[in-house]
Amino acid sequence: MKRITIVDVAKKAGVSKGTVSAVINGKNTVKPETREHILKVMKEMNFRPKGVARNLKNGHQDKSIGIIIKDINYPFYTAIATGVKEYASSKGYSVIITSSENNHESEKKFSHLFSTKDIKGAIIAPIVEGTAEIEHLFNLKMLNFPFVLLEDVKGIQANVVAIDNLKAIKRAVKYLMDCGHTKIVHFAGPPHSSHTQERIEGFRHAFSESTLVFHPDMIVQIGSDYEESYKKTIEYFKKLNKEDYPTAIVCFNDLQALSVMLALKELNIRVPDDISIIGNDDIFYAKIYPVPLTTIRAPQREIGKKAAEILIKNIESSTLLPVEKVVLETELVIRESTKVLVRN
Amino acid sequence: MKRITIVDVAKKAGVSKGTVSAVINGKNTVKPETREHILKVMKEMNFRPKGVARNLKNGHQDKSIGIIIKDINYPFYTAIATGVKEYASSKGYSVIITSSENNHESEKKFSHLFSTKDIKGAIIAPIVEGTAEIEHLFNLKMLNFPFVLLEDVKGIQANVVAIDNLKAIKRAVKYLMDCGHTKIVHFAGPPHSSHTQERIEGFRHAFSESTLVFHPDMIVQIGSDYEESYKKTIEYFKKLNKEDYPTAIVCFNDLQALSVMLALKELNIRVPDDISIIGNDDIFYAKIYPVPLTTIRAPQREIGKKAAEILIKNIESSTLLPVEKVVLETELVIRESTKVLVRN
DNA sequence: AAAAACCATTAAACCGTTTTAATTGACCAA
DNA sequence: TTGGTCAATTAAAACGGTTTAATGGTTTTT
Repeated sequence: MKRITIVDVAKKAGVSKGTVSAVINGKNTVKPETREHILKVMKEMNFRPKGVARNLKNGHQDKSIGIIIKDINYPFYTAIATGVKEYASSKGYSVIITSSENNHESEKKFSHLFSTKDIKGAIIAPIVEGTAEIEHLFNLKMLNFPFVLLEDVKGIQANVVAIDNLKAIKRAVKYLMDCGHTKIVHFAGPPHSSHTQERIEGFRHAFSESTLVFHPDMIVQIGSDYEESYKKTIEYFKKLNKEDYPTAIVCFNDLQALSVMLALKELNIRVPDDISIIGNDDIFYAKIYPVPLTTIRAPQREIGKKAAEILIKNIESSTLLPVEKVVLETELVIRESTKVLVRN
Repeated sequence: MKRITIVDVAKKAGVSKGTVSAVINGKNTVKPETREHILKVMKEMNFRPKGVARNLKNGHQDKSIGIIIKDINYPFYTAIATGVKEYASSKGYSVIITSSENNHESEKKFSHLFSTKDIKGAIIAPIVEGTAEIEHLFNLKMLNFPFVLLEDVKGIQANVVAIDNLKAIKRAVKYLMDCGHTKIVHFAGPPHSSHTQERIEGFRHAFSESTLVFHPDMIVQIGSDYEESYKKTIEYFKKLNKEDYPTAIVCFNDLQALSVMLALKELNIRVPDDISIIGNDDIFYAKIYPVPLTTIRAPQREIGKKAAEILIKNIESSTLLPVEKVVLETELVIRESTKVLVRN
């Protein structure tokens, strides 16, 4: 089961490994017939030259960075990746994308992969909470592997580019209050996500800074999976008397919001006439929706761009740079899923 | 500007490189104080051990495959990637994703990257047309690099997993004909895509197999970019008399269809009451749309899965396997954007 | 016919690490 | 004092290729 090397090929072909190497690299110094012969032997043995070994000697300086996102199917992350890509390309870097699917094992695997394959640095949407785990990810202290995080992990000494989730949701809630809504609820995300917690926090803060009073019932467990949030929304409203319906819902993210709107349609509840909906993220499909979604926009491309910028700066520096933490601003994008409540 | 190596560190720290290596790898054979000292020197010099070299010696057999898609923001491709991922994981492979953005240079860069970094094989949605270019991509004859294509390139001797685009569109058109539509048009994709051509072909075939007659005006240049197709759709209808409106549109893909539906709404044309719309691909968001889209479903996950299966089989085989070409079936998914035309 | 030039091939050095075997020095027991 | 252990370190081999300089055999030039 031993790997076939260039020596094996050389031996079988009755030539030196230098010659084999020459044909692999298309050098024109080798006689056509030996070339053909070697090619034949290579094919017979199904010889695949080992990339890292080739790489080592000639020191191919191909510049590339990696990014680990949580879900390749969520447009929010692919938009960030696009931002990374745009900036990185302009600096001559290729970017390779991996998706952890919220699985810490994958996260570990990929970070190991990166450091092992001469990827020059990485941008990570981290899953784990602990500082130690993250540092462990890149064997940080040992390898000096440059990376930047897309979420602030409490107490970590690392580069971070992120948005202020708490503030974002607070902004959304305040906008609804300004529109005259008083019966506002929050449809919360998946239980174990740090985003879910931050957004619940933001929701509460908004109330504590207003004259309205917060009640735990205002937080509804909905999740962000498409099927799940659809079902749970239906259930939620089925359990309620019409007069107890909220007049506005702050959603965990845009995908959930889309799903909720679909459920409301099924229930014959009109958006925004009966209920205002506000999303979060501003993914591409939020504006394509026939009732364009009011949402809190996270500057996805800019996040990617900024992260790439910091990363590449670190990669190219010959000295260890001080840690940077940047928080980008979110923006309320008012479209058609929310409306001012007229008192009667 | 020379790279800092372990020897430089060793020299500066006054130890042998073996010792430095030991601290990098967290061996417990090194005295705490030397360890600390070496760590300090490493930090000072900002030493980053070269991955490929580490890899070469200890021969880390981390199994990973790559995939090159055309557009990371189009859910069709990320769904394929998900299929790849699912199968690959089950076989212990990690998958890394890259996006060529329809740019041949990127495609070349990534394939080179893969073969150079000991990625074991690749799945590619190819941009280029020529057999030679594709073979060149992996220096095919030389490196025996295993790969599978997601589109059939005419005359190529390579593994392919794809769908029959022509047949798919034909199916769509026939369905509309069966529904009684006679004024059917095709909103074509971006001019230089091979998909665009295949789909136009399919549209014509459907006509040649029916009693209706094809006219070149039935092919409308719309493109697939969201903004562009929105605008062009509006223009198209503005130029037409109401009585000349088609009663059905076969769209290039679902994203275009979504965009078209949005434009129709703007124009106060109802879907499906005034015009039936049929998409292509069945991306995730097609069914979330309030008028769920009738479309030709390409089995995205299955495509990914099958491609991964063939790829891994080739990777793990010690002999060169014969080329496989598999064509997966598409399926008409009837939802609410099309309706039967009642004669009056 | 000898020298020069050329072609194809090979042997050896090299890339930057890890690993193994050998070495050194300190400590302890007899 | 001698020898044996043990802990810490080092020198050298190894990983699997590429590249360079040397080699030997032909052909061409003078």
